[in-house]
Amino acid sequence: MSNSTNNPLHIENKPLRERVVDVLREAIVSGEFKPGQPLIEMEIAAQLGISRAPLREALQFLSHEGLVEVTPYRGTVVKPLTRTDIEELYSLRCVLETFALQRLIAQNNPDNVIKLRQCYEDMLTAAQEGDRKLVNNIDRQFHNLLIDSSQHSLLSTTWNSVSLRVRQVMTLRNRKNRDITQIAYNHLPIIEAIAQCDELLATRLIQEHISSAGDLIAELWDTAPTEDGKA
Amino acid sequence: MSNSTNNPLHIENKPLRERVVDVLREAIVSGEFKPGQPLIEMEIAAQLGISRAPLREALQFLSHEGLVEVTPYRGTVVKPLTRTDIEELYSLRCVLETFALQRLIAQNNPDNVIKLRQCYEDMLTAAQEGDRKLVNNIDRQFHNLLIDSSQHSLLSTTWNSVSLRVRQVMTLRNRKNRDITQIAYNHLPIIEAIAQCDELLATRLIQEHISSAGDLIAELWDTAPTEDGKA
DNA sequence: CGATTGTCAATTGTCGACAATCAACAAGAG
DNA sequence: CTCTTGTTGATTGTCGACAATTGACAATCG
Repeated sequence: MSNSTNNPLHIENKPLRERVVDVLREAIVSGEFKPGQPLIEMEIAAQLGISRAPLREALQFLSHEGLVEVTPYRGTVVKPLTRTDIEELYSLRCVLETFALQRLIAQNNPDNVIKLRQCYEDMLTAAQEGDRKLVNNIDRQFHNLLIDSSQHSLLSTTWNSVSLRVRQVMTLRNRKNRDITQIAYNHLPIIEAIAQCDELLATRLIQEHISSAGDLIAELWDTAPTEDGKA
Repeated sequence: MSNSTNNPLHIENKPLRERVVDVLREAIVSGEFKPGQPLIEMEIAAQLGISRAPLREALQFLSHEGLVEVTPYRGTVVKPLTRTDIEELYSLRCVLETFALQRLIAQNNPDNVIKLRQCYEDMLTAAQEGDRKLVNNIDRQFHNLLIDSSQHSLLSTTWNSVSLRVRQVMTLRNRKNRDITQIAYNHLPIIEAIAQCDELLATRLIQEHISSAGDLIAELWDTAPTEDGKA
């Protein structure tokens, strides 16, 4: 998750396809492109002012992140999100985070706990200020930190695909009525369990933390897929 | 992995890029293309008698399966395999299979056990006939069956990337001196544990099964990366 | 009227040519 | 001699044009 360089006067020279990936990915996870929506190559290429070649390469890329679905000769659509998808997403997420947690605890590195605590403080502050969007961002940071700290690049890669779609789900179903302060509070016991190297407790907590969130979303998915209902 | 259709007189009409993916993937996991080897687009395109466009799309695809590494403006290489990579590969594999096993047992579907048993019988027969290659194939089938039976398409997708690279590792390091009959035998206790819905035993067994294999390979990796030593 | 077959427009797939980029090497200044 | 600064050749990135495929609809036949 620590991308790019820290040098401020370094100009990026990514190939077009990568910038296209970034743009489209953002459009999808932010809900601007809705699940099921067809992505017509000529249309999008024209919109972006580029040719179809780099766009197609970008679509290949996104299809492997699970964000779009490419059907030969038929076209590309933003991958539909069924209830089963969400259940699978959250259950796999749970497995991956549990694994990360176990490695984290095995490391027993105090720096990890410090960083997590800092993350928690930031989240709490944002929650108390009522900044829902910021809380969500920091929540993502928290879980990314968990994964990255586990020092497992293959896990990080795998996590990336999963978390992107989780983010998509959360955006489409942003329940504005939840108590964000409570959300922040929920993270503290996990950190404490890590600090005390209590693996059993930590894994139990994280599994509850994630499963409950997943179940909550999955339960209601088919009844009211999007917040505003527009396709 | 039950792909394609069962209709015998159905002719496939995959786009070129997909056939290219199949060819290159096979070349990589079979060890024909060695880790670190550069894949020069013009060269390969000419070799396959196609243009670069579908080849490039295929390379994008493979890069997400973790089989090649694309560096912008620098080119594509078969992804190098370090010892750390192998450790990560096997540790994640372990996590994924454990998860599959838990779901499998939760299902408690006798069909699964029947299929696994059949797989075991085939493996044993092949082992007794000394057909090492067939044993390896059936071993792969066994683990794929484990994953597929768990009814979790996201897990299957994730597994696919991991198992491909595992296969690559095993090909590059095919220890001809192991007792293949013993390899077959090792699978039986796992099946029995599943049949008896003993989750704890089953997970312990599969974790031993995989970790030991992984450690064995990782330990010696840097000292003698390939079987014949040629780059 | 129902089923089959032909046609067409929309879209994706593939290609060859040209532009942009990079690493390595050569040339020159200090 | 060493460091910097062109130059160059190989390779990847991008483009516009053309070919192939699909699904839907129209035409035809029984």
